[in-house]
Amino acid sequence: MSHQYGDERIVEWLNDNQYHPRSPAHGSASCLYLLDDLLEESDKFREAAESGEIVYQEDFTVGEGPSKWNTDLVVGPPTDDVQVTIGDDRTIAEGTPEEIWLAIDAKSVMTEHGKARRNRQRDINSFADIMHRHYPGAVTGGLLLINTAERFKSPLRDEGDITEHDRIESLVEETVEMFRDIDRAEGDVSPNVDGVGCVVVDHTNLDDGEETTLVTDPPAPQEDDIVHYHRFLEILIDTLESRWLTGAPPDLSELRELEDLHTTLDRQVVELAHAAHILGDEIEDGDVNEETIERLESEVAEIEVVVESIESEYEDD
DNA sequence: GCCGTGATGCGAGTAGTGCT
DNA sequence: AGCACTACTCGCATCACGGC
Repeated sequence: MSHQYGDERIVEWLNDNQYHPRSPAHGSASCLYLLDDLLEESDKFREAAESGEIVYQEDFTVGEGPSKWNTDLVVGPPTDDVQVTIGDDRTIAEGTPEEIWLAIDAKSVMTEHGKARRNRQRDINSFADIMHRHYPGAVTGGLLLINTAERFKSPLRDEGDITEHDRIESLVEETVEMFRDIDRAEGDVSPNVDGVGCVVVDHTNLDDGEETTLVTDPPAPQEDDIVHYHRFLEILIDTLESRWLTGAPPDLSELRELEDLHTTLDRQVVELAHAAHILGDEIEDGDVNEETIERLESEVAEIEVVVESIESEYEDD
């Protein structure tokens, strides 16, 4: 039995379901399909999931107040021990993550592409920004569903009011380009998004027997395009594996022998930023814990060790 | 100056969901 | 069951521009 990827599965979903802009159903479906793809494609991810080292949660809230953000899917180490049920169709447990290793936001541009795409682009950027402010090391991904059908029936418009998409080819081409041009983190710990995937579909939302199809010819992204679904998947996996799924946390006393100082530095920056963030929250609430200060102090000490190691590694003598 | 076309930003609006 | 609340766009009002 060969694995069916998320881009094909969301098309099947659209064939079986009406698209409704006010419903989170399509976004939730695409995120779970992506999760299945990660479990299929990455051995390290699957092993971490099977051993209960990581869990997933849908519709996860980050932050508080007016700037809070709901993320469609997050993955990270759980707050409590979990049991992965064998024989489940998904070998990762659902639970509350304590830290966020991966965050995905699913968005769609089904009609009125001209303005919708700007709003979605803004959404992706601020999603990555807010996410990184709270969880600096989180690997972030935006999954875009883009419609290329010439006619589209919006459930929000009056009956019989079918939207005609004039010059849809160039609209979709420009839309894909906009998401291709969003600044990427490129493997670094950064406020930018790590990956953006564009799935182009032909979906009229009409009950006319017309089948919804996955578009693979241009203007849909081609295999070597960074916004192509498979490349998007690859970027997420590479970044996740090198940042989080590296086995045991580095032993600082053995640091000189570590091959990848860059990975260690990144990881330590993440730990430090996270400790600083927690302390920041506590200051905000006027309830600062001794332990939080101690944790920040020890993270500062650890990053000093990392920097010293890098220094001794590279100084000429 | 008027009309048509295209771009833009704001907030209204309803399916879904959680809570009582 | 019914109420309150939020999510996620999408429609509309408005603006900018250019041809006639």
